[in-house]
Order: sequence, then structure tokens, then C-alpha cells
Amino acid sequence: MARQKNEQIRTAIMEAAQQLFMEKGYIATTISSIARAAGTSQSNVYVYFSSKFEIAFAVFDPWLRARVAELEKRVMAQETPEESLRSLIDGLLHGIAADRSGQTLTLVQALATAKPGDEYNPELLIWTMSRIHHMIGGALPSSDPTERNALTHSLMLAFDGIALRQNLRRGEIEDGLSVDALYMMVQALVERRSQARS
Amino acid sequence: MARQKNEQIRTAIMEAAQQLFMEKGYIATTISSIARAAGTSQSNVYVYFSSKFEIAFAVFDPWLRARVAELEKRVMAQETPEESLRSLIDGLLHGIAADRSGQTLTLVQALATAKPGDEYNPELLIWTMSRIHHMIGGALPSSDPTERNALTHSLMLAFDGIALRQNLRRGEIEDGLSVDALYMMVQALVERRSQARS
DNA sequence: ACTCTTTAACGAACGTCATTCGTTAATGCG
DNA sequence: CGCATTAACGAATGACGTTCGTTAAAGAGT
Repeated sequence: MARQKNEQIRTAIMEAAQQLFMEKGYIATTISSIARAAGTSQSNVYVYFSSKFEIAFAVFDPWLRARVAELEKRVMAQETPEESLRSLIDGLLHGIAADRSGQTLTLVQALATAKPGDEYNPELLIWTMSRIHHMIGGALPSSDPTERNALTHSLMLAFDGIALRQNLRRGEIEDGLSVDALYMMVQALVERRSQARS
Repeated sequence: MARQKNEQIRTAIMEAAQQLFMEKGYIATTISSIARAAGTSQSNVYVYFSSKFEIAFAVFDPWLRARVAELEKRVMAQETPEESLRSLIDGLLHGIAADRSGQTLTLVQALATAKPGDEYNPELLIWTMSRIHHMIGGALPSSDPTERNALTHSLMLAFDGIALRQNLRRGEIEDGLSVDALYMMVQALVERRSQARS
């Protein structure tokens, strides 16, 4: 009944955006540079996406899901609870939140500059939390729900903290120290539990 | 030797900026609205501040120092280590990071949109960390330096996490749960220590 | 009191962006 | 073979931070 959208253009826009966001961050990347790199005009970008914000999430969503899925595989392959927790914390904070490719910089900048109309699907956040919760359950099968929830929330909080810091307070605090500190506290929680049972 | 700056104008700019940042956040506040509210012209604002970013920090710095000083008084007035730690965590996260007045929104937005030339004095961050470290030392006088540093870093990480979330992911995660979770982990660390000593 | 110099103050630009508009022409449908 | 739809595009539009050009206030030197 009418002319069809060309899906190749949509993916070209997303790939160009991902590349440019990685290189220059969300704010410094202009719609016209994305359009140029994707081989189309800036106004045509708005045929495929309703805003710059929407492009950022279209790029970030599959990226995060892939990283979390990778992480889950790695965590589940560990043999001891300690190794599982260590690889979970390390992978989540060093590997994803503090990633070098600039994806979380994009996320943080996009959220910080979001305009009233810009909203994103909270499903991604919920899914991420549920995966973390599941990994904790795998590492500590006998933990009680309260502890599992506490750990999940603490990890999500740390994720946000690292994401903010990595991108906005570059290098002022050693992230390694924060990760070690968090791990020490998780260990304390685990040890208290095993002491209480013995 | 030349005409002098009028300090009343400087403070009027800062007060107008603080008010507007609180109402609308950093990004939605324009220099011209600040100038209008301060009773001067937008170009004259640049006689007193070199950028919008600098205004944000001129406002945020004394605000944060005052909040931390208040917190320190409250924490030091507690009687037991448990009460001290609880009031520290609660005051830092609920009271300051998640503040309702929009000051941390200003901070996060200013940092997220900072341009290459925009830099801020890391002294404020260092000072804040040293105050937290000192409060932890007051609550747990017999703790060892490693634990004290771990707690300090964890609290700063949580501060950043809450700041990001409060402002950018409004209401999607209950912050109360995160604060409780963090407190549970701190308790575990403290209890492990006292168990180890007995 | 009278210059001279510095610079606060201001209105008018400037440059950069995200987004929208007006128009054209592909493309599927009856 | 028209007709309606809409992808595509170049040219606006509207905001906003920042800079420019000019004016005049006000301290220093004589």
C-alpha cells in the first residue's frame, strides 16, 4: 500500500551510531554524523527512529543482553561459590559497568540528557536484575531469599556507581579498590552465614 | 585601576542558579533564565563565571560540604557503633545522594554533559571521602585500615550509584531496598570481625 | 578637575544541534 | 494505469551556550 522501509538502512544507522558513540560518546555524536556514516540524510534518520535517545537504547539494549549472557555462562562454569561470586562481581563491574568500549558512557549520557518525552523500556533493567539474582542463586544455593535480594540490590547499586564514575569522574577513584571492597563485604556476608550454620 | 566586579551580582547569579537548578535541573536551566532571575544580562554572567559548568560547581560545592558536615555531627552524636553506621549510611544515601532538592541531579547532569574544557576540582571528592573515612573510624575505632578503606570505598560507590539512579532511573528501583542491602552487608563485615576476635 | 586605562555591562551575533517542514518520487494496491 | 502512502532529502526552525563589538563606569596618575 505504500513504500517500504529498507531494513538495511535501519541497521546501517544503528551500526554507525554504535561506532560513533564508542568513539566520541553520546553527546558529542551528532545525528548528521550518524546519517553521514550510514549513507543517508539526517532527516531520514527520523523515519527509522523517533529521537537520538531511541537510537542510543536500540544500540545499548542488545549490547547489554549479550554481555550479561556471556557473564552468566562464565559464572555458571565456576566450580566453587567463591569463584562464582568473584567472577560475577568482577565481570559485572570491571567487564560491563566499567567497559572500555564506551557503551555505558552512552547510557549514562543518554539518561542524563533525556528530555521529558524520552522514556525507555524498564524491561531491560528488570531482566538484568533477574539474571544477577539467578547467578547468585547458582553460586549460593542454600542462601535465603533476603540475602539473595540484598546481594542483587547491592550489585546493581555498585553497577550504577561504577557506570557513573567510569564515565564522569574519570580516574579519580581507583575502581579496582571499589571492586575489592565490595567483594570483601560479600565474603563477609557469606562467611557469617556459614558460621551461623556450624 | 579599573572598574570592580560587584559581588552582589555574583551571589545573585549563584542564588538564581541554585533555585533554577532545583526546580528544573541543570540541563533545562538556561543561562538566560539565570541571568533574568539574577537581574542581569546573559553575557554579563560570563564576566563572573567562565561557563555554565563552573556555575554548577560553584553552587554544588558548598551545598555538599554543608550536608556532609551536618551528617558528621549527627553520626558522631550516636552512642553505639551500630547506630553510627546506620545513621551514616542512611544520611549519606537517603539524605544526600538521593536528596529531593535536585542538587545531585545537577551534579550528574553537569558531569554527564561536561565538555573537554570543563574540569572540576577533585579536592571536593577527596575531602568527602576523608570525612567518611573519619566517621567510620569514629564508629569502629578498633577496625583495621583495610576494612576501613573497604567500607569507605563501598559507601562512595553506593553514593554514586544512588545519585545516578535517583536522577536518571526515577523510581524503577526502590532505593530503600538498596540502602537496607548495603547496611546488611556492613553489619556482616562488623560481625565477622567481632566473631573473629572472640 | 581632567585624562587614560581597564573592564563591567549589555544587546546582538555566531555556531552547533536536534528536530520538523515542504516537496519529490518510489512503490505497492485496486 | 492512476491513486494513496510514505521513504527520502534539503532546507528551515528553534534552542542554547558562548563570543563579539561597543559603551560607559570608575579607579589611578597628573
